[in-house]
Amino acid sequence: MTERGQTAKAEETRNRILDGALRLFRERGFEQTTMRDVAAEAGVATGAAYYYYRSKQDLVMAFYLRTDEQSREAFANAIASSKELKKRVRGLIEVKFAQFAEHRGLLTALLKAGVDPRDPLSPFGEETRQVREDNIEWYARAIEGSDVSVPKEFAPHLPRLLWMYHMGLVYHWIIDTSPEQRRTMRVLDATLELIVQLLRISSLPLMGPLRKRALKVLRAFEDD
Amino acid sequence: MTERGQTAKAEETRNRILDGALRLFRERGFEQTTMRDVAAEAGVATGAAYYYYRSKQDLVMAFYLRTDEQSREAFANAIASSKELKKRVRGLIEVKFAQFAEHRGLLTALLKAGVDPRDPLSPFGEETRQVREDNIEWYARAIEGSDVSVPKEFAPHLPRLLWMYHMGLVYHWIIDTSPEQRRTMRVLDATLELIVQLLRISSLPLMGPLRKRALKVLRAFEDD
DNA sequence: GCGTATCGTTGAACATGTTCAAAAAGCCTC
DNA sequence: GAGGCTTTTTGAACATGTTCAACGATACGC
Repeated sequence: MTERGQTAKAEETRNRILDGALRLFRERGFEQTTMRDVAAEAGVATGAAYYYYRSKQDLVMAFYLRTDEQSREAFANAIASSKELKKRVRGLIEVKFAQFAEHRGLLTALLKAGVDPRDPLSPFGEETRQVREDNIEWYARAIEGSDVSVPKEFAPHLPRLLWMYHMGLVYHWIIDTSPEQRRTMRVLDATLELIVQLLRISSLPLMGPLRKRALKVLRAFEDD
Repeated sequence: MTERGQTAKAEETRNRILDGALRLFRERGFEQTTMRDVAAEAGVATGAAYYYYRSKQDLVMAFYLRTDEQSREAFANAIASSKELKKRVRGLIEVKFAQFAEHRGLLTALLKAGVDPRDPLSPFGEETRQVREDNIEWYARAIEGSDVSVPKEFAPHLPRLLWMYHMGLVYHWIIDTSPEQRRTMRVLDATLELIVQLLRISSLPLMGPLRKRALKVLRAFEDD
């Protein structure tokens, strides 16, 4: 688990800082917590926090990465639990929600940094490529052997599309102020039905022209 | 034009601050420009900038609102120029792009604040309701009397949907690093074709179930 | 064990967005 | 034009994310 040549003690300090930070974030909120608080909570000097984390948001990113790592099993279960694509995707997304439930508001901090594509923490940037591709892989697995057959031309795009869809839902969930985020759940159900329905009918011969246009959209996104 | 009981001189100072700020933002970028710079450029003390603008991002918002006001005519022209929905929507979006061309990067500052729904500058918040509804109105006008007929159930939703679509494109345009934002233009063309095609076939009887599911999605977004 | 390079830690200094109490300038009434 | 109210302006103070030079500890080659 130790990444570079750092000692076990350092690794422990790193974790202590993160854990303390998360507690403070949860108790008072991200903005209300100062980096001096974070350092004090971990019993180190202010500068130490910056030795281990590049920025305040980087703490959130570390939290994100940690939970992501811890959820492999839950992801696998979500996929193993059913052959229905709808249920699988729903499962994957619900795992994400469950993980972040305690820190729902915290992710806005990541988003704020993330909308700027120059920011290293952007979900579309180079630095997050690995997590992103890993996550997309889960959607590939969800599709594989599921109850919907995907037109050949779409197959290479669908996992990434579902990942984008999931990102959109997570954003909706974060800003959802309805009680218990019911609205997000409603949207999740309704959109999943629509998506699966679209996939189902997309193979019909009648849908040829539509398929062609949809593919054109997908290709337009590719770099040239 | 003067909004409250302020003098013409104050109004002029307000504009001088904004104009100077925009020049600095354009020349050095948003982050590289300090509020002290902005104030100095306008020949006032630092605090004065905060008398007229709530925050640094508020300057960008003022710029946004200003260009939005100035573009009514261009919007009207875009709609008058054709009966084709595709061309009209394209026209509306191109007006936006043209307005912001000089300050493309600047809008990321607004987005950063905007992803947080608690922020007053959020495009989905209460404070921006007026501009938002005004903008949505333009899409309503674009649909009215155009070459596509919209199923009755969708009619009340479509303007807002197109506005959301336009927001997505603007975001894509902002972060688009391809030369001259060609990729955005490709995506714009391809998605517009798809949208219009979808609208065209949505009236077919065969599409009944799909229409129903799409409507369910729209309703899921509504508050209960 | 000793010297040295790397790792870890410190806390003050810095940069900059923002606030605020106080003063100045306008304006209005008498 | 004196007094008082509102608007505008000021610049220092504040808060806080971040940097940095210096110092201490640790491991490693010899």
